[in-house]
Amino acid sequence: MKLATWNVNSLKVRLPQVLDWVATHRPDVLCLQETKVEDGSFPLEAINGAGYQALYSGQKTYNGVAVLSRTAARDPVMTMPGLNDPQKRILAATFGEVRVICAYVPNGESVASEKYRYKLGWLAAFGSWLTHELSRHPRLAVLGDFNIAPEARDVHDPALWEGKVLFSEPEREAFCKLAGMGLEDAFRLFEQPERSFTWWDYRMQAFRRKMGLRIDHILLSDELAKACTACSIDSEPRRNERPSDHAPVIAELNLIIDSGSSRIEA
DNA sequence: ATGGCTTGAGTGTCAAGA
Repeated sequence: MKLATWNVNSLKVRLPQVLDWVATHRPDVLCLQETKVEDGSFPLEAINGAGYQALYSGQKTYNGVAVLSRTAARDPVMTMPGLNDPQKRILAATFGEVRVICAYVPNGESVASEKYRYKLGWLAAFGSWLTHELSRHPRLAVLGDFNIAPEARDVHDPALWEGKVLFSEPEREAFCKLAGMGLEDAFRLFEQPERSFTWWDYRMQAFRRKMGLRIDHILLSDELAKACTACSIDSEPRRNERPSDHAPVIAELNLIIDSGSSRIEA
């Protein structure tokens, strides 16, 4: 089973790249963030044409999440309990025996801003919800744009970013708490190249200069982490014309998925 | 230098992203 996440920064603009990417990589499940498209305008036909089904929860201009999959989803949920949030940032669904949560964590703007307070409150509700989901689903995968770089090695210039939004202590602590409750950062289960990032600013030729952050993540419950055989960042799409500023992250699980069930191979 | 791109809204120019 191959799981992936990609903040596409407008599905309308990036649709050809997404179709190309799924044709090449054939993920079983692809979580998308920042689709920026209302549900009535979602490009379902093109995605069906590529052999994928889709769940989506979008809004005009901002935010918006979607989950593309090769098999049918069960029990979709588009809202987080305990948080009355008009922003479309969450989509959960079950594939085989794996519960998948697609998340677009708020950006936070700057640590002094009201948006930062919203981000921390959102993360607190997210943590409570994931605790509950873990108790119901031992096979849980949480994928998305977390807008948090967990460690210094996830930041191109830690001294420059220290205390700033995306790398502030309260945000990193919120991320750490998720690991503490039994969710593992799939990327760090394996040896990885130095300067591995998932986002590079559009400005100042940041990608070419390797000035990035690792803020898109795949978290796996212990049971899924044991079945995980690889996790990587695909920075190829960042070289495209009109790229998203984020790169996809991919996790491979030693798990067979079909429409009714999934099992971990011996 | 709170700049530097990109997107969506809407058709001039701003909010928001990270």
